[in-house]
Amino acid sequence: MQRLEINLPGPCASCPLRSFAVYCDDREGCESDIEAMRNDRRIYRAGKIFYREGEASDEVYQLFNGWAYRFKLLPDGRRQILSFLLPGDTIGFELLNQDRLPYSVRALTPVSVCVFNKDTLAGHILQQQTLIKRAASFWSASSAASDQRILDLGRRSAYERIARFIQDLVQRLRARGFEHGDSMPFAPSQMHIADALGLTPVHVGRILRQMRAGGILTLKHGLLTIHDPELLRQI
Amino acid sequence: MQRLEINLPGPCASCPLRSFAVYCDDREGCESDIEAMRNDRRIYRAGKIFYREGEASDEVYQLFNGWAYRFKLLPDGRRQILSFLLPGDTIGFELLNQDRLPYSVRALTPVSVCVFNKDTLAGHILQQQTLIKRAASFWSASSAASDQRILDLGRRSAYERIARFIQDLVQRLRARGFEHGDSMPFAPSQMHIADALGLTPVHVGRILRQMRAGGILTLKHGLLTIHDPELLRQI
DNA sequence: CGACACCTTGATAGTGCTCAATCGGCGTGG
DNA sequence: CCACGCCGATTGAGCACTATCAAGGTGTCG
Repeated sequence: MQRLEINLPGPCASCPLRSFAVYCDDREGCESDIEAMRNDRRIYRAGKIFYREGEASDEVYQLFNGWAYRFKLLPDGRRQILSFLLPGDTIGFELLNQDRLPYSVRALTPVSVCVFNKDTLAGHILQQQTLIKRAASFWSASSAASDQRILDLGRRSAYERIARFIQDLVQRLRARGFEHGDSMPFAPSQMHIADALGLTPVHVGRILRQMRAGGILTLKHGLLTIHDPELLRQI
Repeated sequence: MQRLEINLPGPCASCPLRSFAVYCDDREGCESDIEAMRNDRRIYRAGKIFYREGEASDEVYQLFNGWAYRFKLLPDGRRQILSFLLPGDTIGFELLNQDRLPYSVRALTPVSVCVFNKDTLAGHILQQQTLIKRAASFWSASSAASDQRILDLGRRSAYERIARFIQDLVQRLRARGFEHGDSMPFAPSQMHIADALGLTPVHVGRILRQMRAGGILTLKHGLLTIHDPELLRQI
């Protein structure tokens, strides 16, 4: 059987595309790993639903390209986006211990993903102390991110939330090398930002206009440009 | 060395006090385990700070008696309570993989806790598949709880939040056998509820009055009484 | 009895929502 | 190549939910 490895949050320094899943016969060269991984790669269009809250699935994914998001729906249609997933992020990792996911996942843009069988992956991870520890770090990190979002939603103004939200994504995008100058691709629409931060799209639009007017940042046509990182940090 | 075990969320059916940490030489009788555990028990007054966000600690606790809460503070004094901890809950479990905790923990009432050394505990857990799996379930569960809270804060009204908040605690209190008739002890003040749900104490008070007027529940002097569980569930 | 913490109530203000109309970009199909 | 339709962004007016400020009440504990 092939060696199969999944990168929880720690980046794989030797990979050209950092922090990616690798699916390989040997540990040595990450490039060949990525090549091998291609066997299990799939491409989906924007809007593809990976999981529906409460439904069972055997597959765990890792995002190779594009954006996705985890979300929950209320019976009356209200939506809360829990987090955005970027290339390198694992999708549905909780399936390793449970049959059902407590959230849904959807592609925000066209995406390509690597697919893993959850049982194979679980068996593999449980056999290696290193992987177990990385899994534990992964849990801690995602838990910490959720708690951070709780703080944002509970105790910060709309203005502060948006500033922090953008900063957070900027950091993650930068870590993946998506930054060109002071600009980077930014897929979420105002509606998505609103659903992530507990606001309405209209209000998000107004605040974004404020920030643009204040010379802080510009967000247009899927491109985010930071004009004044210092001002943004101060909020 | 003694056998040392910590119950992640699953209750230990044979224990008189369910879902408690056990610290024992043998697996058989849970009662003697609890007796043995007493060696490592400590009592603290309300307000005791177990962790301060960002500070290191070697100790992991499990709550034996009383209430505690996890929270975060903003520089300007705003506070967000992340979750409440009840008897049987583990405090600071993330310390098994990291040196610092991303939140603070404080006792809400007088409490008694069992103390574990994080390294001893980590070594012990990593050696047993069963414990690893239970730890994984624990992460998933707490992550799911955080996501649920994000949904509440982002997309539900104050009225809905409070109803859900109380229902959640009722369920947990009931699972631990704290229910007497339709009443149970309820330590959080309106201020704590407010800080947990991103509201002000004044507004929490008004909504609680509404609920009392509607014949749904009464919350007074640390005692919660549910008059109409069905109405509460419908919200 | 006083101090203190917590709850209650009232009046007022503000943040963010709702509703509605307009505009622009982009993909589709004729 | 242009018309159409759709989705997302923008703007305005008005309102609702929740916050803020302030005062008074009640219980508990030393």
